[in-house]
Amino acid sequence: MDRKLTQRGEERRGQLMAYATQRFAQNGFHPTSVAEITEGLGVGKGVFYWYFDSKEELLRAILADAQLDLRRRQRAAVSGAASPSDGIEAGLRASMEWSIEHPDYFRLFQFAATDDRFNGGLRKGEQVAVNDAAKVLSAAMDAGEIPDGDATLLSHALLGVNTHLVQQVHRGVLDATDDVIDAAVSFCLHGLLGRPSPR
Amino acid sequence: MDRKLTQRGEERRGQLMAYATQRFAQNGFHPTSVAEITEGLGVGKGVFYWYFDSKEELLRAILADAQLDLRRRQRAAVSGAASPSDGIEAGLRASMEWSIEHPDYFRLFQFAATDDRFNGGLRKGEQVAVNDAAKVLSAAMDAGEIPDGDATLLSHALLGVNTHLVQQVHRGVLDATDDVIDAAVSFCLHGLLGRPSPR
DNA sequence: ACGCTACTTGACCGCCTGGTCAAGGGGCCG
DNA sequence: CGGCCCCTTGACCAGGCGGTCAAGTAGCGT
Repeated sequence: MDRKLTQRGEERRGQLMAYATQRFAQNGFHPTSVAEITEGLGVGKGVFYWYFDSKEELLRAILADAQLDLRRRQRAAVSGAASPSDGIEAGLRASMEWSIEHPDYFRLFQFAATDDRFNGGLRKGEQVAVNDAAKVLSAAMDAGEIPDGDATLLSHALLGVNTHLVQQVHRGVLDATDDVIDAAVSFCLHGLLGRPSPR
Repeated sequence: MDRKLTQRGEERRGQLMAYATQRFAQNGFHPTSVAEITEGLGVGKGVFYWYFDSKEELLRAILADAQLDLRRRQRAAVSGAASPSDGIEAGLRASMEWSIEHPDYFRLFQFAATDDRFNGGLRKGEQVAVNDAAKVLSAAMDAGEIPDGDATLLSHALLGVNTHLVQQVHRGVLDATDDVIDAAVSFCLHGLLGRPSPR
């Protein structure tokens, strides 16, 4: 859907996305109906289809927005780092903090990863983030800060730690203290370090 | 549903579960209808409701079966290990191998984790596995094989690496070679080792 | 004040869903 | 051969779904 929107229109669109994000995250995408969204906002059903072609497109738009926001934060964190290994730590911290601050988006990412209808767009974004991380890792390897290895694979390992730990925080299994992030960072850095190379 | 089943009945039940596993994994749980399952098997719809109370219960049964199988494999692997740190490695390898061998189950786990209707049972099982792992980690800490730390948190970190890497394998991002498992094991062991304690 | 366009309404549609059930096999045991 | 119980059938149901649309409203530029 490509429509010229006034200020008011943009606001409505934002409302729909915000409310849907909440409902999708709490109830699940499939079980949440379009009627539920419009009724929750107290508007007619037609409003929804004025702004979005379908329920599917709405979720895609939400995911794209969220990914953009996350990537922005990651890049800002990494760009301010002094060395490659500082960049790794900064990126890791930034990702976890963002994910902890945005439980709904995080949940939606998790769901989207299980559904091929959304997986595509998601993976493209994830691939970009992983490539960013892999680049930093490669730089760290070149600088001799960490031993050589498959940078892509290692990036995924970092992402895995990050993701799973955040999930536990959202579930209440772990407390959302800085300790979790510190522990994750420490685990990851030492995992990357491997047998500390003779220096 | 608690019904006395003959041999033939058990077989049908198994067919339903096997076929549904496949469809749910490929198409998603919500988008797959009960009719699709029975038609795919060439049986009347009533058959389904003879063996299961609802679509939801079917998935729960599938998940429970899968979890049981995975846990069995993990425990067998860990019990054959010589030392705690060997146990960690063996458990890690066993989990990853199982997950790579059972893409459909793995996919279903991933989905179930995003839906509160199934999350409960899943988490109970995951909690058990994590507790098992944490116990091994604690033993390794007591034995001085790895530095002290939050065993539960670290178990989740291991699980995160495991899970995410397997996911990439299933997506075709990484090849299903032993290299992936080796790299994961190495990453995890060094992550646990942390600053190699003075010995 | 007019008109244009952005927006909103809610009844309506066809379809499909999960789930039910009366009726009818079919195999096994006595 | 008779009866029993496990299993199977598929038409049927109420309800909800995503999506449409003709009709109206409101605000802005002129």
